[in-house]
Amino acid sequence: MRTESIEDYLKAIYDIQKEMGKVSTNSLSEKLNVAPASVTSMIKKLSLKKLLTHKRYQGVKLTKAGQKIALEIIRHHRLIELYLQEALGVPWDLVHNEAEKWEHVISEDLEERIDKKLGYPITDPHGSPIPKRDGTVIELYSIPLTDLKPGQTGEVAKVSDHDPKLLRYIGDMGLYPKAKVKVVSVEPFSGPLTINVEKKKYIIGSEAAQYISMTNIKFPKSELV
Amino acid sequence: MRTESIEDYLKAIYDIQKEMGKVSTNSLSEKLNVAPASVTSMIKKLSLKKLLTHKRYQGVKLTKAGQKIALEIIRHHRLIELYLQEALGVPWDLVHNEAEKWEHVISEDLEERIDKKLGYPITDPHGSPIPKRDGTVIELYSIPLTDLKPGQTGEVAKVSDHDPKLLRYIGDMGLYPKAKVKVVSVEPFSGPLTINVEKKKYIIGSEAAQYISMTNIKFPKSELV
DNA sequence: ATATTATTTTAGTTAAGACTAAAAATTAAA
DNA sequence: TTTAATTTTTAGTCTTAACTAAAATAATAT
Repeated sequence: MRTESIEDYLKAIYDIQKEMGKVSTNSLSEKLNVAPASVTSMIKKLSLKKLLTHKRYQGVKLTKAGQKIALEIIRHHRLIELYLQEALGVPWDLVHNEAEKWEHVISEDLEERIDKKLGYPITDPHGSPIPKRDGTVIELYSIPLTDLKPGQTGEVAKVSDHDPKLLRYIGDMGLYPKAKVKVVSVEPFSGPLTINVEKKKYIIGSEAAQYISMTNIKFPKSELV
Repeated sequence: MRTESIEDYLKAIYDIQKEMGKVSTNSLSEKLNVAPASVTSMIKKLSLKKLLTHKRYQGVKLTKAGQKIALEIIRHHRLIELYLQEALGVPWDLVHNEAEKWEHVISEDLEERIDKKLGYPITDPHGSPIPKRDGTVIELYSIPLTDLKPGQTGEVAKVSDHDPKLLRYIGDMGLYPKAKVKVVSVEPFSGPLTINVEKKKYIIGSEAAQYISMTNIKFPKSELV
């Protein structure tokens, strides 16, 4: 059987794999808010089902079958997020939590209808790619806002959706995907950044800036030394 | 806690109460597809939670608190059914199964948005009333199609949504809520009915006709003896 | 009024999936 | 290379919500 719990584990594994490469028992425990011992027993079960492989103390890796399920759930999640925003006007800091529940219960038929309604979109409201039905994921190249140097410009590629409060803060500055940003100055020792978002000036802490990924980075000619 | 299982029991109890008056252990067992013994233990639990009262061999009755939850879930269910049909074009024989899963996970906020989007509707695609947020239910008076006499006319009030196949059959004849129907003839001994649906002639078995509720019954003057 | 039948409840299991506490394995530090 | 710290696993419980088989209660029929 494919329980909600199993789907959550597979999704978490996929996410961590993408973010940090190695997927340890502890990282899963933290991400899923369950005790490490619980993770161990679930890993054992998923391994039996051939949804992942596991080497003690070296972490876990999804099999083809495991990845297929993970991507299906992530696809659901992101399509639903976008649909909630577009069709029902749910604010972007709330779509994540709603989608967390819906992703497990939506039928493939409905998924297809939503996908069509949205015109087969390629990213969700936070800029993350929506996997295709066949498992293709187009991950765009991007770097954290904190890596930009003063004078550089770029546009927001995606933002982390892990914390609604952070999203609201980010949204208030207009830092949505595709927003044009220019870094004016950066304080040393992980200090705040002064930035222009679509010409408007803001100051943002590096803590938050870390969660904003930028693409299309440029050094305006006029500022080249 | 308010688990999905508990919500399903409360909803089932409400439905049976409406349909048959008395809610026995066995009727619940059948409706929910679980063993009678399982029902007994759940009844015990719900009774402890003061969501229902129970007298041995006399059945079960929802308390105010229990009914409130039941109506909330039924409201979710019917709003979702209608939304799926209107906004996403899901055929009416499929909306029920989809809604069965969604009704448990939708937030009150989203419920409100959907309700608003639909213009605060009062019935679902099968003609069943959508309970208000405050627990009001406007149950319209209606009688089974099988109770009509030849010559009588009426309009479809609601149809049972328990079986997708039945719904497809009913839908193919155009027997949607509000459809105008005239009974031409009725064969004795629970035989088939010959009816006109919006001027088109059909023959329908009494088995199926039973599940169609009619309202606004009339005996056209011309046919009065 | 008693026997039969139908309904409901007890008693005891099972499967998921979580938990804690303690043990074991690995990695890092002295 | 021992010791210490970290990470992971075992072992044993708990809760939820199912199950079967058997017992008990109530309703019906003879």
